[in-house]
Amino acid sequence: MSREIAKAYDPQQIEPRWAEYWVKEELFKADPNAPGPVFSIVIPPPNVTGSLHIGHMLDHTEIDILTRWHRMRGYNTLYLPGTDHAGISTQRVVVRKLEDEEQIDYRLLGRDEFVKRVWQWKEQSGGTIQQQMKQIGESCDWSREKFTLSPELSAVVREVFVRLYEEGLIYREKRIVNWCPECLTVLSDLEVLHEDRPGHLWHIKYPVAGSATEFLTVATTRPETMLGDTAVAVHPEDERYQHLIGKNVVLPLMDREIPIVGDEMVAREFGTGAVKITPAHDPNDFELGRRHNLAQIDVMTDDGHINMNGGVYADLDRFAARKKIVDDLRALGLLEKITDHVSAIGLCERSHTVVEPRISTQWFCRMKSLAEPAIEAVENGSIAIIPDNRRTEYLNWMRNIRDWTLSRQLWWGHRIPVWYCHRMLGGCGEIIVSRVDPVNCPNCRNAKLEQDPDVLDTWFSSGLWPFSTLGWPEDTADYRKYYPTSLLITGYDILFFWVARMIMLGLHFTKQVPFRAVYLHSLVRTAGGEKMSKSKGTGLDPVALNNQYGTDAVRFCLASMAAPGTDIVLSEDRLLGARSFANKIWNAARFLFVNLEKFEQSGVSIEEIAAPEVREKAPYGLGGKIPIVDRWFFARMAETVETVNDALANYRFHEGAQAVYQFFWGDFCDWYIEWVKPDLLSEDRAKSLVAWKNLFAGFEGALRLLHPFMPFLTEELWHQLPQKSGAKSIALGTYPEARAEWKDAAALAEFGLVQETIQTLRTLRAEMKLDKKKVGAEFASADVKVQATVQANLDGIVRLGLLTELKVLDGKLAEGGGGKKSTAQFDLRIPYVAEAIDVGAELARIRKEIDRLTKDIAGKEGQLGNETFRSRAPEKIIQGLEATLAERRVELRKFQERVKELEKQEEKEEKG
RNA sequence: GGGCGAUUAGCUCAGCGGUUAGAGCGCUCGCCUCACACGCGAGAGGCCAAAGGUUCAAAUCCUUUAUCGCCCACCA
Repeated sequence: MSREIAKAYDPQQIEPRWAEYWVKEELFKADPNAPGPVFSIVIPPPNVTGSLHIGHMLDHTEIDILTRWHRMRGYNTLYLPGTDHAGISTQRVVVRKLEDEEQIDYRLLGRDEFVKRVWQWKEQSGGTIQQQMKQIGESCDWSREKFTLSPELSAVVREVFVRLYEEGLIYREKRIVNWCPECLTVLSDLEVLHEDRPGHLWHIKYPVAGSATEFLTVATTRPETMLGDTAVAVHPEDERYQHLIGKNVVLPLMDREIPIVGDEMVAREFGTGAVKITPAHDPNDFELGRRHNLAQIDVMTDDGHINMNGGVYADLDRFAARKKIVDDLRALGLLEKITDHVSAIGLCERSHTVVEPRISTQWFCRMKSLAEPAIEAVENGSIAIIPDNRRTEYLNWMRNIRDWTLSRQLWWGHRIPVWYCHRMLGGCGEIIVSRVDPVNCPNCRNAKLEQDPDVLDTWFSSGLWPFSTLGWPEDTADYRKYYPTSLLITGYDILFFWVARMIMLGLHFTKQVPFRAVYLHSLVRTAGGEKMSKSKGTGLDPVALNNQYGTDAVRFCLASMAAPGTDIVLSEDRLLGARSFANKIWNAARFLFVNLEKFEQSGVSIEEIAAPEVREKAPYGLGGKIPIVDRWFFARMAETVETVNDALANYRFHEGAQAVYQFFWGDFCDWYIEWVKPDLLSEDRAKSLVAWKNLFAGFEGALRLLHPFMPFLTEELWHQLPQKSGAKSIALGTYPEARAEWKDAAALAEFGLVQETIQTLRTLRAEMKLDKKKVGAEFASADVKVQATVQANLDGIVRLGLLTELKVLDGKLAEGGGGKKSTAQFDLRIPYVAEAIDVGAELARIRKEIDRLTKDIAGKEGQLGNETFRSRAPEKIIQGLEATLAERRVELRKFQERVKELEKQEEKEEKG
């Protein structure tokens, strides 16, 4: 049989094939009736109209690693994919598209037509995410794919809205909200970014009514809002202004008399101690206005211009108005001064437009009572939030939670299920909140009902995601089996937007936690440390990266850098390193297959190697004796499995990645393959058969170990293994276990000694500049066990140390020249070409070593001589230290002897 | 104004009480060894930001400081 394996690793050749295969074969379709413990995870739904960015790639890599890992360990696994309609983002995209491509103002298009256009756009580009996810081979169940704005999930949204309304948690109220004049909608507090910007404090003189000379000077950062002033406030105990309380001032430019009120809200030390009050444009002023029964004058239009209430300033853009007002005040002599002032300015998360605080009637959700159980669940550990500092962040935010602005003045989203029976339409004023569209008013039978024009915040439907996608409120099989979900993995940037709300809504409606744990991963940043952003052009396109380096390499790279708690700065170096690793795996496989063909050509049936039980019985022995290298290798496998399992169980992806990297490259390629090479083609058939069996069992295990990290490559190679032909997927195989019979401390120590011997020889060779020349060498040790181990592995040591022969001596090396090296356990000498040694360089090197050792020994002696240390430190530490000290002393002695020898040699050379 | 994180080899980062502080890349030297030059072998390179403290023992815990970054916050 012949296996096809290309000379160079080319991910493009293999990835698309398996990506398609996995989807077509529905390999990852979940079955609620299947056995095994449950591992379920829902995707953080990406925005439907977008494309994957590198942050998603990280998200999905971590999710997929854990999903594949659990699946291979026998879990009943569900990874549920889907997308979010992303109200404001998507609407913005389509609005812009209409402007750019068709020069149409969406408002002129009308609601129905616009929404139709968005759906069209969604159909057209909405498949991008799914396409990309399939392309990068995520092991999700496509038959369960969901969309937040589908009829199915929209019904859940209505159900939840109506229930919350009926419970009195949703209400409609007029208050100060964050308004984005660019997106033309209200925003929740979370959607407003704060940025410190240098600005000014304008000091404006308001003439006191009835006095020609007296002024009350106010200080403001937003002079244009004075058009809507309805009072000036001072602190009631402020001696400077006490006498003015109850009087009026004349509002400049508007010539309106407004009262001076006393209110404790005013901070006497800030500004002038007198505050202009604009109840329609500032939250504090709004509150104060209510206390003092002040009128609310909104002076702004939706798109940030001054409205009719602004008199002559009407129609001016808000910033133009500011400038003109300041100029006019200056002209009137009412501008006392301008001082510099840095203020935190609110910006729209989406458009980065300056947000306008503005009075408006909106739907809100009361959060306090929802937050309480959500705090409790995290405090008592029902939901684990990892890393720990995010847990604290969550709790702090939850404890200070404020009501959630639910309504949005958008057209793309879940329309609020509220109808008004307007009096002006002959109705009774009834408000109808309903799961189904009402045909007429239940109160007065009026059929001319008007539905609330607004839609819900996108995060409202996202907040239901873990249970809405599983069929709630129906008691479906999926819901019963997979809810609560096992885990949520997402970026910490949406902890409040999404995670917190899922916890609150989940607990409220399902009476269960939506997930048992939340792992918040780092963000991928640009080289400059900034958050990547597509609009700034600093984003990385994962698809381009995957094409360039291979999906497996990108996945591996991300995983290897994903240490909890710190952000990731992706570098080309690391990506190249990961690609090299993939190439290394590929070539290790090539080695196996190419040589296996040679083996087959020698007339041997590979049935034995291919037998399915090979894996279970490895490592095989020869005449009942397992070769040391195989014992060692499988012991390393067991160690690696334990490290990886432990790492993944604790979301330490980088540790898992590092462990498999080291195991495959260092242990498997550098040592194991190199060591068994001659055995594979040995004339001794029994010997070669054992070597082949162990090699294939080892490689097959390594592939399964690697599979969650690098699914494509491992799938491809696994199918080419002789013992695996015909099987469906490595992904459905089992994950390697750290089998008890593999653990072998003696083998680790023995082969470790062999490795150290070879490495010492190689170092010596390099120092002697022997290049490729084969030479004889001597090995000496006082320990008979050490001697025996080296003797038993002589062939390998001679081969990998590029020797002609190695003499194993009891005790010390014989007198004589040449290059020498010692460790605590043994001495090595290469007698050949003694003159090639750079005596000076070696002396310098050794003196440095002696220096270091002397200090080290002194330190240890000091510590061991310390009575407090001896009485307090654990026994293990003391014994370890003593053993190390003994070793160091031996090393030091050997170095000192060597120095004497070299000094003699140096003298001789100088004389000669 | 609060809170959090970072500061470790030339670069990017691990390690977070215990025995000569690690990796990848880069660098130096030697190798195209019949799987791989996306490679093999050998090396150089670090008073773990600074100062105090706790401890038998500190890169690791505590305090303060400095620099950088992030999040939260209705003082006009």
